[in-house]
Amino acid sequence: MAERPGMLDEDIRVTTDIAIFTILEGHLKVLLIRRRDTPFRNKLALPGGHVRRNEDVKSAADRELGEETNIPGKTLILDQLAVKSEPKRDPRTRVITVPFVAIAPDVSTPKAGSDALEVTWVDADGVVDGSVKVAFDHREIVRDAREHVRAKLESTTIATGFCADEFTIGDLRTVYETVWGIQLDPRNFNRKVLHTIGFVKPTGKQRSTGLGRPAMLYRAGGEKILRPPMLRTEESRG
Amino acid sequence: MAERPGMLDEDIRVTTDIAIFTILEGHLKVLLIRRRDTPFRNKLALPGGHVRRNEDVKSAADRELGEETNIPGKTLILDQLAVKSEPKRDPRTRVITVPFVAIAPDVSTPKAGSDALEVTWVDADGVVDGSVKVAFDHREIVRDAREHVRAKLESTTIATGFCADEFTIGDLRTVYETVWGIQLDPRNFNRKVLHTIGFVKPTGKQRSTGLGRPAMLYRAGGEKILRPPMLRTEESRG
DNA sequence: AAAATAGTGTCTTTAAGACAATATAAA
DNA sequence: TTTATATTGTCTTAAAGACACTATTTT
Repeated sequence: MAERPGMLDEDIRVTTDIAIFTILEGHLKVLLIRRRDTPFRNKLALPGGHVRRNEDVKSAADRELGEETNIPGKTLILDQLAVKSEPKRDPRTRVITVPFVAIAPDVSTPKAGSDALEVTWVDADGVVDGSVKVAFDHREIVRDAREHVRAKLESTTIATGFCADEFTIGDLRTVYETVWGIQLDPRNFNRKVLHTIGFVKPTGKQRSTGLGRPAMLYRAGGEKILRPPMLRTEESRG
Repeated sequence: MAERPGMLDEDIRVTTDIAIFTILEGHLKVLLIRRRDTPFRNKLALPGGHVRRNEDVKSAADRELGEETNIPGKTLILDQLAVKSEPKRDPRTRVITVPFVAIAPDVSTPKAGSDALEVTWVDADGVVDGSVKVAFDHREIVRDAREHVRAKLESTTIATGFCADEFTIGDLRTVYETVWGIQLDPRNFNRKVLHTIGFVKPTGKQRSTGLGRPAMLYRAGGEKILRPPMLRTEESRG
């Protein structure tokens, strides 16, 4: 049943939504915007928008990232998740969305772009457990995206993507602890990171927090795959 | 630029394609159909078709599976892959496709359905290396799907999905060897499978091949996740 | 007995788990 | 010297890698 004249039965609107995570104040945060347009006007939602006829979905995600959020620094789009396609997920017309996951280092706060009234970092757990209401089925997308990031920490070195250009092993451990929601043994964690070639490389420099022994600073080490993987314990699994 | 009157700029056709794998004659095979419709009429392609306005993409994939292939027995749709969305991937109009991966036990040959002239199992490596030509960007989809299955053998127990209802440890090892393209040590493989609770469960029965000691028969053991994972060696990685 | 296939056992090596002690800075 | 944080070390345990031998069937 076409809803507009000339529209074929199979024609569908395609959007892309981006779940951008960072670590702020010891919590995993996801970037949400306050929608300027209907439906769900003034409601919180993931940044995103329509895929145009002359661009692929990845290009659309990149474009929306800039238009709506003015994300500062290096934001790393990781992967595409399973599309959301339930026929009534948009109350007005048939829309399928292609979700992406991205991670950003803990830097400054992004500014609202042209299509958004406001841009904020929101506690990801709050979105998943429902205490923060979001538009459409974006709660499910955030849940899928969070689980995707959790799983990727096991088998890849993307945890460095949450860190600034230079970071300590303690910073990196905090990423794992925050995303997985568990505590890790600092001794075993150091051994794992430093014995995995390509995970990090030393800078020679060190960083003083004012008190205590200064920590050595490292950079991301080029290797993308973590082998053998760093496995979560049973309690930290979804 | 709308191509039909009343069509909005953002309206896009959405299809789904299914890469169904099985193991036949010692090779990883993918199910292809010979297309009845244009474009690429009479060419080999993955089974698939348009997503209708009242169904989600998974339902569309299930429906197409029946319409085009009459797949016998239990075919297990595993996962959705990253969509293909390059604007010119379909020569006529804008089409985004949502690919799925499925595995089927080595059983009988499927029959062609209403939308296909022919249905055949084709060597997956031949499709990926280009010696078998396929329509659209289906070569890339088969490549992605094959890598997805290879990776899933590491961390899940889906290898049993390639086997008949009852199978031997040797059958299961052949699945790993065929999909990964390497040889595995039978002793270490047996130890891994039998020491992983929930991977397989014994039936008590045994199967005689006519010559040699009969092999014990097992069934899939309920557990879906393989922990710790069975990791590929470096040579068998994509 | 010979041939063919299935299944089991041991030693080594790697890496994670579970622990406490030492090092380096500022106050 | 006290306090705070970073870093290193050892013993144990789990599991994979690399091997050869025994078991059960048919011919």
